[in-house]
Amino acid sequence: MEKKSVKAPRVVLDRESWIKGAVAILAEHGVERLRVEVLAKRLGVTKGSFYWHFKDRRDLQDAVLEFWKDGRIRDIRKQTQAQTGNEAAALLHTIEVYASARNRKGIAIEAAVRDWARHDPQAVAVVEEVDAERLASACRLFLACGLDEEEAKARSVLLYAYVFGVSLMRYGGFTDDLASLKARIAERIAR
Amino acid sequence: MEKKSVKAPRVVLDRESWIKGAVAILAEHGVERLRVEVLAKRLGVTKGSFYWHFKDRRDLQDAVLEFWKDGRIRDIRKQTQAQTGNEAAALLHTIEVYASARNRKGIAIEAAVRDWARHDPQAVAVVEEVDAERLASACRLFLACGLDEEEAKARSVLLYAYVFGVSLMRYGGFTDDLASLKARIAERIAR
DNA sequence: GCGTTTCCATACGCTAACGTATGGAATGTG
DNA sequence: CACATTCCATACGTTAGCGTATGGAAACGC
Repeated sequence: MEKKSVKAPRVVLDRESWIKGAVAILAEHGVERLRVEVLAKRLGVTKGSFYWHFKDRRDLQDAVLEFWKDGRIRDIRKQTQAQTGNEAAALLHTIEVYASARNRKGIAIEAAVRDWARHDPQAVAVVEEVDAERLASACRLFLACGLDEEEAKARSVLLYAYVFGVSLMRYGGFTDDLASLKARIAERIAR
Repeated sequence: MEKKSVKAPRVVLDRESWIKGAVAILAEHGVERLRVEVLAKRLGVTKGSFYWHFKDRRDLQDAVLEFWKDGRIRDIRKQTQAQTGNEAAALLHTIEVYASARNRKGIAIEAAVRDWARHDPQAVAVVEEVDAERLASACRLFLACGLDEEEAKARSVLLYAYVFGVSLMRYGGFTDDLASLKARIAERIAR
């Protein structure tokens, strides 16, 4: 009998599957609750598998950080290329991406990693790298819009501080027109 | 032998001592690592004491949230009173307080509570109340500065989103003049 | 086909932490 | 002084989670 027919192929997890699962848990519950046995159960295997792919829990965490860093930096580079000519729109788009509810998971991961960085040096290093890349990118855009060096830097920091901070706030009920509020803020940051 | 001489007076902890100790751990390590046995050890007692003052761990957490909320709201009210006449300065002062390194612990607590609110409904409720109070206060100041209602609201959200967000960023090395960078940002938010 | 490598399951020991039960010391009260 | 109340210590049972050891099954190499 050919093996291809009824029998499901053996489920084999590679390192990346574990990392992606870990990122999901990270987004939902934070690093502190990223536990190997819980993750294993979610992936349908036991921790025996985990300890074949990873030295220990810390090894997984480091891999998650690297994975996240690489993804973010890739994103930034990709964005940077596709936006020559419409720099102002690109800035507004960046703000909108983070303010929008359609990027839920990305924002959750972002928040989780930044909270992580409040206690872990490795996470601090990764956040630093990503921030540097993002700030440099935003800064280029602001410069292209005609701002001077100092002002461009200030606006870049303001932009990212805002998008990260606003995701931690609860201002439901403060305004009745959320859209126009966000538009005004974006205007103030990027115009 | 009289008991007053060498023997230290019995250490008696009330509920508030526990809460304050809990807040300290919260600021340092986050809710997840706010453990009753660890806290007890830090306070020099055992958990036998803890379970006399509190029903369980959750009871302590709720008390911490209430304690924090009351403190924040008291602060806001106090600030609001003392600033009639110099509204513009008051706004800049608010920004500076959060950006400054001299308010380390306050910022740490703030971040910890907001991260907490990402997973706990009780924390969400408390953050909502505090944010509402703060936004209303900032909004009054902006109105006093001559801004219209909508713009005042937008600036208020921007202000607090920024101060919370900037505490989560690492932009060391992005600029060589941090002070002027912060000044430009404050200008953009509050002017 | 058969050994080797790859990947996973099972079982184990260990620690941190939760909550409970119970006793004991200090303090107040009559 | 007797006695109740207040506050804390000790001991216990229980669970979640880490990391290890070992065996077994599937896939691979020759």
